[in-house]
Amino acid sequence: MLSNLTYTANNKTCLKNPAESDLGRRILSESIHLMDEIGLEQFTFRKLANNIGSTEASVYRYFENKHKLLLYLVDWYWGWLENKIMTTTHHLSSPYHKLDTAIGLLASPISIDASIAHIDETKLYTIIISEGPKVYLVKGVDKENLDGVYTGYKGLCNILASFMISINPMYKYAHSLASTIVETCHNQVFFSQHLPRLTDLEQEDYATLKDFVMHLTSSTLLQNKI
Amino acid sequence: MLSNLTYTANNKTCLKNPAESDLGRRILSESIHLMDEIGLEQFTFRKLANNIGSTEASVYRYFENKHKLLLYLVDWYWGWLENKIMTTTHHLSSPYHKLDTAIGLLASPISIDASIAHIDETKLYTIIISEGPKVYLVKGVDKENLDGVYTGYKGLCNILASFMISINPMYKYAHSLASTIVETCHNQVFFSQHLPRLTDLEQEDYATLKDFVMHLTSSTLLQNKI
Amino acid sequence: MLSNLTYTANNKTCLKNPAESDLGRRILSESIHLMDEIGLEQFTFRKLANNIGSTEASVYRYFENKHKLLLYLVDWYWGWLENKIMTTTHHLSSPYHKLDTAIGLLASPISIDASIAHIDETKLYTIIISEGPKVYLVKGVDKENLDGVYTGYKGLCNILASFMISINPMYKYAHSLASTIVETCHNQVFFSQHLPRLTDLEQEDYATLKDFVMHLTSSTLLQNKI
Amino acid sequence: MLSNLTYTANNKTCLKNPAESDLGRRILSESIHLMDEIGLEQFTFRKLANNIGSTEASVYRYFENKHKLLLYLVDWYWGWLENKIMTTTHHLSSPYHKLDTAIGLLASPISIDASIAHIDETKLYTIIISEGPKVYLVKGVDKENLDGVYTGYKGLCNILASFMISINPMYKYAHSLASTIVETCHNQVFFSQHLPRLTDLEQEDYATLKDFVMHLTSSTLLQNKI
DNA sequence: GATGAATGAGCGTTCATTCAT
DNA sequence: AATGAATGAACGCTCATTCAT
Repeated sequence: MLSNLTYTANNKTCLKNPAESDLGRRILSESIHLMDEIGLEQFTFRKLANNIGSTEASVYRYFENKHKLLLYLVDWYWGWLENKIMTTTHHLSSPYHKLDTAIGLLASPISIDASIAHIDETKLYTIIISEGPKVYLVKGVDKENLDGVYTGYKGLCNILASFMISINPMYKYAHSLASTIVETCHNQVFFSQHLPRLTDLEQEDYATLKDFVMHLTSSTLLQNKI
Repeated sequence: MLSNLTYTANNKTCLKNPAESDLGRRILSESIHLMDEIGLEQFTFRKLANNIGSTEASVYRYFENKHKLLLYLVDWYWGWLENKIMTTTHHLSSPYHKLDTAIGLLASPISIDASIAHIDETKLYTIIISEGPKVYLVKGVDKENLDGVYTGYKGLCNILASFMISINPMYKYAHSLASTIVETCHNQVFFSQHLPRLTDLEQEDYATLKDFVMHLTSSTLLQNKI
Repeated sequence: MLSNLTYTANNKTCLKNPAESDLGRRILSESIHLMDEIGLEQFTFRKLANNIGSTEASVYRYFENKHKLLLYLVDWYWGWLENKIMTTTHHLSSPYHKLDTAIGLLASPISIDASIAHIDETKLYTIIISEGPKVYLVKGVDKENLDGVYTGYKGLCNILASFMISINPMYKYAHSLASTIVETCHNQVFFSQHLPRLTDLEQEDYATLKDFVMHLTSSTLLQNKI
Repeated sequence: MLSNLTYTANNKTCLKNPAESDLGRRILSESIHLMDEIGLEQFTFRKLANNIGSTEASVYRYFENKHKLLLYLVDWYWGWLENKIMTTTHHLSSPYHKLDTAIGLLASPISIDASIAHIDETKLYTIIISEGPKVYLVKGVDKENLDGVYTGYKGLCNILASFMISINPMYKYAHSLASTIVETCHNQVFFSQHLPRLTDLEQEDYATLKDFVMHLTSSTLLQNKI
């Protein structure tokens, strides 16, 4: 599905589009595999290069550093999600159903129809959950924000917020609620897998996760209406 | 206020209680200063030791590594917060008021009465917000969880959840909601400071932040009652 | 002034004459600019190629490495100087005046009549002074000497020595004195700019520099005569 | 001769005095050997560390980088030479004889009485000649000058200049002449070894070198007197 | 208990260079 | 002839850690 690749075209996270060359695609594919396996902290360009039978120097032609590579992956997710939400909700008339659909997408692994040969969707979802917040919880966040690397996240939140405002035009915190549900979906998946005492959800029970988040969202929006 | 130090006594995050020696207190004090200044990624025991006029070897007598040191600081926060919530809500009869009070504490910098000479509360709150999630978003989370290093967080959530259940005994997701509001409070502060398009809140407007989170929480709990 | 280019035609310092192509001239021009700006140590073909919007591979078609490129520039200077001395002193009958003229040329920036579009004479003189000795103060000096890359310097010294011998046929160290005054001119300019305690000369006071060197030279030659 | 070590005590070229520890002395000793063998450009801390059976990290405790290490060696030479000149000329009444003695020291390898176990004087003299100018022919010269790393050279020139002024108080360029003869001594040795066409001196004929330089110096000083 | 010295390991980066187009 | 992609090799440096005092 080549169209997916356009999500990240011309972005600031890479020096050279990895989707456009064989080596680039191997870098993406193995990055996802390796980062999922050992985590961002232990992930290095050396290990990555070794695993794909290439060299660090070659990886550096695509990405400035591992932080930018993670940003590329997370940005790909934001782009995919926004696109998916748009196409999936396009035909729906009710903003409530649109929001419901969007939360359903947020609260479950990247669906299989996003299939691209070099991207393992399940592992990417794990990375989004475990490493995602690290793309902005860094000292360079303000500088990177100016470079526009978080526009994907903002776009995603804007869409969610627009649905919320359609449901309740009086609600004042639509953007905060939008970012909250994005983070909450990911966080609760993590907690259910690793720190179950911080959640009531069972591992991989995405239906219940959606129920929790959807209830939270609709209660907040509707309560306010009154 | 020496009693505060008991929050972290005998925990698994340090090899030797830093609160009990002069060097230990200098380590804590400078850690907070330095981590706030340069961020966890750039923070090293070498820089820390240099700044306090000591050596890496000496720091290693207190903490195994920088991750454990961060855990100590975050755990101190969890302990302080739990303690603060308990003492502040003790005299309140209404669980709604208790929850309201707790969220007020979560959604603002560590109050000045927590004052301990070697801890800069404002900087510590910044660290909790910017580096906090990194204590569990690591590959070793399951192993560390077995060591009981996250009991502070769990205790905090349990208290919040108990308030929620008092308000609405039928609500099924009290723990998830509890961890959600903890994370949301911190996240929204970060967004208001660095990524304003992801929030509707103004920087340092803790009253509105509390309003947002409290509304979210109460809507969710009460809606469900019906 | 194309005739100038013949100084370096067919020499051993380049693989392909850079003066004969547009890219080659851009390489020369930017080399001078960049080497003057960042110094030989920090100068790389990558930076050079980036600055002229070309690639390292292209630069390699002209020069084997940065040392050879420096040698080309220095050799150009030696050639230009020899040529300049010859044409300027041609009509003079007194060897003393010839030497005086030659030292005047050595002890001042490359004159403007050497003007070639792609060569910034002021910057090149700075390079000669700051980086010049590095062309021979290397382990490969003996090997490179066999390749004849220093013939320009030798030719220059021979001319100076011939003037000296005309002045005083009994003087035994004409070649040593010749190379000494070449090095001294450059060295004293450097010291006047960067280490003033090692000289009595003021920065950019080329007249006094010439006075110092000319006095040194004539004293040495004439004293010996007696 | 431990007193020699005081030449470099408390200087800015090293992080930790290498003369005071066994490892430090091995670093000095092997640095001289290796730099003489392969030249400054090929010299790396890795090769040095390998040769002494230690690690780069250990070398970095003594010297910031190879440039600083070279500076240490050159500075040691300047200090030794100044000291040697002072003690050797102390009893002489004639400034002419003092200058003659000083030039004799400049124009020959470091004498054996400077013997320190970890310093090979012959190789160090070769390094001074071949690599010496590189300590100041760098972009950072002005910054380093402010740090006082060239005071040794200035002190040496001051002494030579003071002798010159005693000989001829009217001579205006004593400092320039002093730095010229220092550089010339070294340069002519290099030329005699590697580029004989630039000199009239035979390799290792230090007596003739001294004759050339002494004649140059005295002619210049005395001519001016008249 | 705290320190100073030393080290093993490996990271991030860059360089010079080659090859295919 | 000039370029773009890729690579092998090594550099400079820092980190976490250990050991002896």
